[in-house]
Amino acid sequence: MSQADTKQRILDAAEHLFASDGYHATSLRSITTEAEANLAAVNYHFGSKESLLEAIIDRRLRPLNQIRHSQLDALLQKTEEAGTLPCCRDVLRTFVEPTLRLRKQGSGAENFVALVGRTLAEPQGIAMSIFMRHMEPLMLRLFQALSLSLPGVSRQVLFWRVHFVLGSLSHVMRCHERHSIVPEDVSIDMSVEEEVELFLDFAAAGMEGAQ
Amino acid sequence: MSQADTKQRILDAAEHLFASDGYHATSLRSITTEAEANLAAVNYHFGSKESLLEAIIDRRLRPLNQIRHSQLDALLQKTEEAGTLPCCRDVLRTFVEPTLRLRKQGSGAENFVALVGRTLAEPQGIAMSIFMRHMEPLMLRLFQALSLSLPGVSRQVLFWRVHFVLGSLSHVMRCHERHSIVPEDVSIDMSVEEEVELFLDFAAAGMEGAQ
DNA sequence: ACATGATTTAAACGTACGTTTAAATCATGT
DNA sequence: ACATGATTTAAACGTACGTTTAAATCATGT
Repeated sequence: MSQADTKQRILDAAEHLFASDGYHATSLRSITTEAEANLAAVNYHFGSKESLLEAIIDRRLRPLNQIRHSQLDALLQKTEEAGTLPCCRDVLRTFVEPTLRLRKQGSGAENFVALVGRTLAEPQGIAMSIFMRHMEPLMLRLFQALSLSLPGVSRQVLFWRVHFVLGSLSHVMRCHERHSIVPEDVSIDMSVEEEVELFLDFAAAGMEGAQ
Repeated sequence: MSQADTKQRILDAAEHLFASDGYHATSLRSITTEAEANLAAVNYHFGSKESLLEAIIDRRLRPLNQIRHSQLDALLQKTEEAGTLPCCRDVLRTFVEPTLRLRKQGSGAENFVALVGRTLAEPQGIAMSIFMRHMEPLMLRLFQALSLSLPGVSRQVLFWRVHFVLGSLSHVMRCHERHSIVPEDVSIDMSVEEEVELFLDFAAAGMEGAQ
């Protein structure tokens, strides 16, 4: 082996193991074994286990959030030109669709999506703070856009409903196939579009709330 | 010290630390220090760290699920006598309300609720399998009751929406006050009833879906 | 072909962990 | 008061961890 792509192999292996076992339960030895690299390679290339996690999150979350930002830009520009308000479902789609689409791009991306879903659920640790640094500006824009699209919903209620939706989404992200109780007549396989619209049927109705 | 309530003090301390730091990131030494007990006490009273986690989950989840079962019993009996179908919101309430009420019973219960919320998000580990043993029968009943209350929704769609709701709930359970981004004009303090109805406005609308 | 810096390797570092041991101490019933 | 079992204590066990070291090997430009 001994090629210069050791860094990538370590990123892939760590992404996989962090996603399926969690950050703390994954050892550098298991990572370097899976990556077919020497134990010292992690500290040589990344400095520490913590910085490795940061590099993993950076690698995929940066481009993912760029897509989300630009889709939100496009939606807001379109509605502004038309002189209308964006609809809640469309705003949510700019956030949800890129995430669920990423998952279909390969098993590495699939692992990352599960890892992020898990990170959202973890206690205030290193992963959460790295993640929040990326998400905070986008979250504020999402909140503002949703506020625009639902003028009848108070900021207080909107805030909570956004959190409910994020909870649903993170749950979907981390549970892509390991449901312990799946009725035999329920199929798991769906296209990205089906998955997105199935989620948006639920989330948009929930955001709009009880009549 | 050296009283017979060492077992309870260890349960309380472990509940607290597992909830805020996670199972793997919490050491027996930190638990016994907080519980003002000797390090060996955990293995003496519980056998292992894993069995300690099991005891923590058992202590609170068993009575909680008994309440949920009996509330669902009461609802189904009432609607059957009236010859009507249970409404989705009421079915969800039997599941959600006891959980959110438990949280207001004290800081120990609050820790437990956060711990369960986190457990739902963890990878297939020891915590998840302990948890599922308790939850599986209740989940099946919940699914059946929701299916009754929403005859217009296919089993396939219903299955996913139940998961979306559980994702929201687990998110609420673990995020009771540590939101990193809370707008200054949004208040966090609510009564149990307000919290429950706020959640049900969202969840019931989402379950019923887009019109 | 050779020098130079980047990378890999094997071994060891100190530390923290869950668990076990055996003696000391306590609580309890008579 | 004493015996007996339950509980606590301090110390040590072996193991796994993240990190560091120094030598070996590789890739690159001239």
